[in-house]
Amino acid sequence: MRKAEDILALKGVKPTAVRLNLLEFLLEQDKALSLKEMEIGLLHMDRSSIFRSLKSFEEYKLIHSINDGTGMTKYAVCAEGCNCELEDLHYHFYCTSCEKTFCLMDHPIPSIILPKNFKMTDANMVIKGLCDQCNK
Amino acid sequence: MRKAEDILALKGVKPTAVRLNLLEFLLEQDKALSLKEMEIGLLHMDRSSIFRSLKSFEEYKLIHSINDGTGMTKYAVCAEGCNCELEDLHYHFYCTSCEKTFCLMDHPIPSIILPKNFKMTDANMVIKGLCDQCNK
DNA sequence: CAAGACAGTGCAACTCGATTGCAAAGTTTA
DNA sequence: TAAACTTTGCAATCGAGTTGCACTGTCTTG
Repeated sequence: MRKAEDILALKGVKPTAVRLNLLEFLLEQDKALSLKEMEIGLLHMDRSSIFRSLKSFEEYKLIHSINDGTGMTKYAVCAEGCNCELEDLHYHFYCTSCEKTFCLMDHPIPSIILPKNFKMTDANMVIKGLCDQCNK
Repeated sequence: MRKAEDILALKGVKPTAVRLNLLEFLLEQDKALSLKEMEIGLLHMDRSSIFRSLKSFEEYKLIHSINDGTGMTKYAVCAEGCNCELEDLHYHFYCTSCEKTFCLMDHPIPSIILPKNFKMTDANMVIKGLCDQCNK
């Protein structure tokens, strides 16, 4: 497991107490979390402090946000070596049963054919269905 | 151009004045619209009436909704023959310059390889970038 | 080390898209 | 036609996201 402190140092983000706690919490997860879930998981921490830390993390490309259609933005720590470029894009999977949102890091996005002269700079790809734990 | 009346009849939705006006308006568009844009385009019509008509339309599979990451759900009329099944899924394109959201009907989603035992039932795929009009 | 400058935090308030309660109006049914 | 049901319009509410502001902690510079 990568250490929060190292990641902050690597990305050039000042390691405050809030940021360290938040990033450590995010690193423990096996799914993407909403702001509300972080509030609940980090009881002593203020919502807007979490929110602003998330914005910083996003700006410095430590985490990426996912719009999974639930109405709540989810956040997940970027994989090692990710620079949030086009080639780092990956599918996300939202399980409609357990309501977890996962990064499908090992299943890259096939090349997408666009209409003539359209240019892709970003994408939000969410597949919905049942995850392996719920599809039984 | 398909007629609103015919579509409502085909899908078994009672053709009220609000629904006819709304569907006609949607059929004129070359992009997916937000609730707010419909309110502006249909000045005399109440927001919650539009909202509830959209919900009915979605339920009866006349239209589909798109979560393009702008924070406003967009709606577009389904193509002829669409049953909102997996095979009717398509990419959407959000142009960050003109802020239009398009259905890419002619560019089908390639088959997506999922982790073992994951089952796909739906998807929200949004590509962001510049459309042909803005990419000059 | 001290003073000022700056960044980060916590609280409360606010924004805005989405949604709902309710009564009036319209439509269908018996 | 009257009762039952559906649709509509208005106003109120909800909730995620965001921001203003004062306080605190940290850094910089003399």
